[in-house]
Amino acid sequence: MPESPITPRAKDFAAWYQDVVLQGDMAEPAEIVKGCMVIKPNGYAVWENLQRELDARFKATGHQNAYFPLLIPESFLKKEAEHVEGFAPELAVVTIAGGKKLEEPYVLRPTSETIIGHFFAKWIQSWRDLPLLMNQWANVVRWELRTRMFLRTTEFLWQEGHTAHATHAEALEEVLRMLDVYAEVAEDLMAMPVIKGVKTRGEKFAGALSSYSIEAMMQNGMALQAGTSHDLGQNFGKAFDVKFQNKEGQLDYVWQTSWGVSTRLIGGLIMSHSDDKGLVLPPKLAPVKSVLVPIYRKDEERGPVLEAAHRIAKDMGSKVDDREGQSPGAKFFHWERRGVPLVMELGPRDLASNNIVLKRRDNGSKQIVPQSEIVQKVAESLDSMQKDLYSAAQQRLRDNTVLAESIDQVESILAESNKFVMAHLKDDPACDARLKEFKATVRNIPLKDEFDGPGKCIVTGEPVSQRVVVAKSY
RNA sequence: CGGGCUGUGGCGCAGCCUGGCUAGCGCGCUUGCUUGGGGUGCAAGAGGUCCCGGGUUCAAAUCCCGGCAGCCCGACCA
Repeated sequence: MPESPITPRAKDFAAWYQDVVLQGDMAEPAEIVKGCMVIKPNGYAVWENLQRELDARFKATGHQNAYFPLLIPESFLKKEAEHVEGFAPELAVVTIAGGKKLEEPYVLRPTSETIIGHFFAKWIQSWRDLPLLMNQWANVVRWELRTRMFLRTTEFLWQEGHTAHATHAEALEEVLRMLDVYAEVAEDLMAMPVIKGVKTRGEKFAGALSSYSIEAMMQNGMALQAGTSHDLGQNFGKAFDVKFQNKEGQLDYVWQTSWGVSTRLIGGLIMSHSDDKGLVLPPKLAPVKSVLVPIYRKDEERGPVLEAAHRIAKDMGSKVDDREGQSPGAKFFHWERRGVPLVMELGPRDLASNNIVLKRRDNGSKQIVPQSEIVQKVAESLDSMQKDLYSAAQQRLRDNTVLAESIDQVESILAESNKFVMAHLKDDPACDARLKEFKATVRNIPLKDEFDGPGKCIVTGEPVSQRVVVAKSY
């Protein structure tokens, strides 16, 4: 029997993941080697689904995919002062190649603003070349001091959009459009509610005018930054000399944006829904949506059961687990651990009554359905499970969001348990630093203020327009 | 880089303090029979530089010295 499970709330993700999700076989979506992640087929299948859904939305909003080099000349990084300063500590640098010390080292891309800026400068001359809307699916390398499965690994897969526009207004529109795409994918597909907002000046992307993020709450109440969208202003345009001639015939620097989500989303997905029995995957992203387990005792039952199982499964594209030598119980646990949303059981009893048993992964409910209705019932169940997962997550977010009126109150709330604490706070690095004293951060300043509007900053006492999200984060 | 801990079949661990039988257990794996509506049971089997180097000793997984690696907690961060 599986040993005493722990809950995601009780321990941190890594420990829970280790004890519950990893069971020493292919149920595990990934493993770590020297801070880098190996994504196994089970995990990668989820990534592929996310990739497909995101990519379709990027295309629908006019973006094209392209690919830029992994190795970036070190000098490129240095062109934007704030950017290099922000990334310098986490760069991996290639200094020797072909057995010789290089004249100029290469940097393994931590992100591609610089090399893309370099090419944008070559490709953009006229306002007719704008907007230039690009996306890249790639791996990036950031030498983090501490790694966590899926959430922070030395190398990770992501998607980075890079666009250039003629005006700031247009660029900002793009920044918010892509933030909406991320929020929609997170909420509708991942069943993971998020808060859209602006990062504080202290937390924004190095080299950006401002950064926007979607923040999700994990089952232990900690925050996870699930996606970012940056208004780069003309910073990179100026650093890389990306100029265009506008309709008035004058030269101007382009306004750029960049935005990205990574394999961290898989971590967020796991931490949002999974339980002590293993993974729980939302139907819309589950690589295998339903499995039919045939049950038979005697040889003469085997044939008819399997035949019926395959016939029924075929109608709805289900998988039949017809592995020999495995008991049905073992099969149930097998699929449960892998997060398959629906498992059906079909045995001699059901054959006689023309029924089939349908079980949901998230709440464990089991119902007996006439075979004639199973196709429809499966579709309905997948649909309601998707909705239920979302509302459960949303309820959790609501239940764990609280107001605070002083810095001491924020501290005492967070000392007690992980919450999203809504407080009035000035966008000032000094205020960020004050929160850091008890390991909290401003997650973002919500775009939609669902609270009481203006108030006084709990650190400086100055008037501010709205509350911000304060939380401990991964 | 600071603090704590751990290195023993594929995975998880016991043994170490107090040196001594053939290095053990659980899971997993292989083969056969059995079983099958929530992890069937039985039997046989494969699989080990006990992290590395040195020292003490008649004898080292165990004690001593020195390395190395990994994990956790902090600082950095998607």
